[in-house]
Amino acid sequence: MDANVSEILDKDVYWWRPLTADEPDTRGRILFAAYKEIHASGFQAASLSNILARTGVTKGALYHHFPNKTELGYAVVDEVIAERIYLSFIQPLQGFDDPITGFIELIHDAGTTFSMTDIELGCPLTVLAQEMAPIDEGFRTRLTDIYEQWHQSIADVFEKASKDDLLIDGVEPYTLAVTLAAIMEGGMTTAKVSHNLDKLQHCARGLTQFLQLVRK
Amino acid sequence: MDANVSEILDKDVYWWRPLTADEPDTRGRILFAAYKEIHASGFQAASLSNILARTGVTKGALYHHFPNKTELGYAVVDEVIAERIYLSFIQPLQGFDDPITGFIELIHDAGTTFSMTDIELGCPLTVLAQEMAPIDEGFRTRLTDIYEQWHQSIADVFEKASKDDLLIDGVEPYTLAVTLAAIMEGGMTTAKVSHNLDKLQHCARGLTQFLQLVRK
DNA sequence: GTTGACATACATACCGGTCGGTATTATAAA
DNA sequence: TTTATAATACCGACCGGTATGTATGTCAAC
Repeated sequence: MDANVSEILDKDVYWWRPLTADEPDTRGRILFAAYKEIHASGFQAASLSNILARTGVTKGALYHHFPNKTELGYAVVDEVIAERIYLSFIQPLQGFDDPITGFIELIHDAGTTFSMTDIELGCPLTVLAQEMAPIDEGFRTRLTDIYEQWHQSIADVFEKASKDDLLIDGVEPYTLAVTLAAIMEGGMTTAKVSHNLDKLQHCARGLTQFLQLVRK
Repeated sequence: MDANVSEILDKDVYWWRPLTADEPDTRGRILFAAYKEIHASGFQAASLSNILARTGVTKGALYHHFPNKTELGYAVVDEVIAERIYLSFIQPLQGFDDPITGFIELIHDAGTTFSMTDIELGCPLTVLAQEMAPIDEGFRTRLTDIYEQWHQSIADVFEKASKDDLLIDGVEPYTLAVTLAAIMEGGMTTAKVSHNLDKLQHCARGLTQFLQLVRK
């Protein structure tokens, strides 16, 4: 166990979009290292000692900036994960002229830019949701908010499509949005566990087909 | 943290299908308690002391039946989780006369029998996949096998539907299967984190709509 | 000279795992 | 049928290691 996790963590080509090399200030460095550790090992198994060793920051500095491990975790969700989800999945949705084609392209782009490391670590939102939702309300509510934002912004896109009369009858934008998000999330999980990019591509194809079928 | 997990664990109406009250032999009791603990807390955070306290079994007995914690975890996957997935999601697929209607009914049935506890703990397969896939090959391969069985058995159903000329052109059974499984899995995750059954029902509706659109 | 930003040493609790010992059951020779 | 032996099932105190968290000290800057 724990064999090559550290190798993975030391790579900088990391998830969806490349990360800015290194935050200058101590707090930022802690936050970023904590994000990497949590993404790879989960929150509970994330070791503060590992984070410190990796950053060169001392324990005193960490506890100067964060009152405890849990609050550090919350900060990672609020400041790192939320932003990445926004940049990768919410912001790109804005400004499609044809929403359906735009969404299909977005999925296709995402599918081609994933590295194997991205696949193996999976979506950090899902990682934390699965681990922490049953045991910590602070995590749960934060993650729920991010999911809800994501769903709502996809729904907005198809709401517009519906008004432009691009969708067949009986298609509810919000229902469609939650379903599409579920395909992406489930596809990432399957690809992660099987170490198999094919699984994700099957999902991308299924999703594309679904979208083409709801187009009027 | 860790607030009401034990309350959840002590309930016996538990997941998809009710569990047989209690295994008579010690090994079975350990296995079952370990499954509950792992489902709620994940593998790494699952405490052997908790499992022992809950069962009344001693540490000596545990280490008589299992060489270490990891092997106990493997046994939980092989003997408990695999069987539950089979009984809940694979076996019911067999013997549909109309695969599409059958699948829709299966989803609907599942959606109505979920308890709130089921929702809050989510799919044990996903829990372990997210946590353990990056850090332990033993877990990863076992989970991959179960996923693959699931995908394949769904694919078989639609393969048959395809031969019976029930599907529109261009629908690949395996692609459809992986996509449907992803919707279910993603929907469970979203419902779990948001404590909201509605999310799952949106997915069920989206999935149903998808299936109706691929019907010839 | 007070405050913020660290550094270091230490405290405490819990973790998985070990090990010597015991109670019970199975086997089989006497 | 009794008795010797061996294997299985179980007990629980103990161990080393690691986890988060704390107490105290340093030192530069305003």
